[in-house]
Amino acid sequence: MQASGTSQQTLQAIWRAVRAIPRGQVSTYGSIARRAGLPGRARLVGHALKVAPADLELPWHRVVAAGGRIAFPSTSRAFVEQRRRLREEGVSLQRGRVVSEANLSLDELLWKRP
DNA sequence: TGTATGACCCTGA
DNA sequence: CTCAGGGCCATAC
Repeated sequence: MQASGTSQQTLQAIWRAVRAIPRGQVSTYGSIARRAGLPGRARLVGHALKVAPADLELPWHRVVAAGGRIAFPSTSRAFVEQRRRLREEGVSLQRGRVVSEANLSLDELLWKRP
């Protein structure tokens, strides 16, 4: 087997960070990237989630874009599904956006721009 | 090998 | 709020 572009190690670091988001809380792509030791690589987080094996059962719905926005088009199935799952965990949303700042995970607040 | 695309982010106008 | 522009870079074609 040949290690393709993104090493499994890198992908796993991202998956680990996503798995660490507590229920009822959300984090952002950028924040996850930093937590995984990959600052500035938010895009890779999106990719890692896309290719994540389903059996990992990652809480992908807890990952939103900057500002609490859901990253999918509001008309997509994924959008609806993510919104449903978040509400089910008690996260309030409005116009595709997580409402309360308090709902952003703690590390997101701590890592706020230096 | 080069170009296009994308589950992103940030700053500035 | 929108838009443009720069950064990031793995994949797909």
